[in-house]
Amino acid sequence: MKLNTKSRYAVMALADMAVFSNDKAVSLRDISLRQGISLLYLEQIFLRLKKNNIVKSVRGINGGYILVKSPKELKISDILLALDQKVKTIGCKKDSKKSCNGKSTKCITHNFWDELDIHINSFFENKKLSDLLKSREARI
Amino acid sequence: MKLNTKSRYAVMALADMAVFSNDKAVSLRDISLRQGISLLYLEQIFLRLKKNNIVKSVRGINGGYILVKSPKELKISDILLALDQKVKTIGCKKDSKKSCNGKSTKCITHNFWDELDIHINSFFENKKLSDLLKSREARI
DNA sequence: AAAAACTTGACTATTTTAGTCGGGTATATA
DNA sequence: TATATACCCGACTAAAATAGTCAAGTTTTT
Ligand code: FES
Ligand code: FES
Repeated sequence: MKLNTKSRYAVMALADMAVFSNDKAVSLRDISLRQGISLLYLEQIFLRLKKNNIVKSVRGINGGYILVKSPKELKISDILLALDQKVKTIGCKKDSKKSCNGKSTKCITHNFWDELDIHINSFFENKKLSDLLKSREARI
Repeated sequence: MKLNTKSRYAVMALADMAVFSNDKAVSLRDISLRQGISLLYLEQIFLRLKKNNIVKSVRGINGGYILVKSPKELKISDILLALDQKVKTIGCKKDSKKSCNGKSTKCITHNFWDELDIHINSFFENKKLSDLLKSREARI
């Protein structure tokens, strides 16, 4: 049970931006070098972050990406949402009339997974990008 | 981000046992019919539950499986552990000297994923099999 | 003896994941 | 205005994980 690398790298890259941008655009090349993430992969990730209005882009020389919100305001859940990384530990389709095993009623465990989803999502809802940086500073 | 079906079915099957066993062994065939899970698949799952001492088996006619602990004492985390379904949202190897991207220091996000793991695991640690049944009863 | 039910390892099709490739377009600066 | 830098975007693929099956047993009760 883990998040996919796209989501993990997205969080990592945005944290990198929060640390190293000095109100300037941060290029993917720099992020790639600092964080050791493939440039081509980052491009794919930032495409989606842009579409979901997490970052905006500046083209051309000295271009790069800029955080739309400040790290203090950017929720981790927003980032995951941008990458379709839904937390859905439940087995059945949420809207479907059918349960996870094809029956018409919800299975014994349904409510339990539902609670788990809420538990995890509230963690992501309550964490801001800036929270990641704090513990970083504490370690230095 | 979801658990694999083995884990989900394991929880479901054990909850089924808790409901339908009357201090008798419950056969996989019955669980299969009630919960709509493939019998062959259940066999594979119960093999591991048995190895990890979650259930014990009774062979022969009228045989089946019996919960080793009472539902009140059986933690969900025990079940997941039996199926190797570790919650490890972190990218790097826990013991390894290297970070998730091959550097020698932990990446910016490491502590964050660590917190998340703790958050999720404590949920599973604190939930007992009997807790699943409660909400079931409430619905009836 | 026969049937019910557990035992076990191997095997496979499908899906998901992680990541690459190729060919763009925009813009700052020399 | 040439050119290098950096974003843009769809398509593609290799590898890994997953879900589930199969075959060939053994044990125990009736
Ligand atoms: S998880 Fe929703 S019906 Fe089983
Ligand atoms: S998650 Fe551990 S070093 Fe990145």
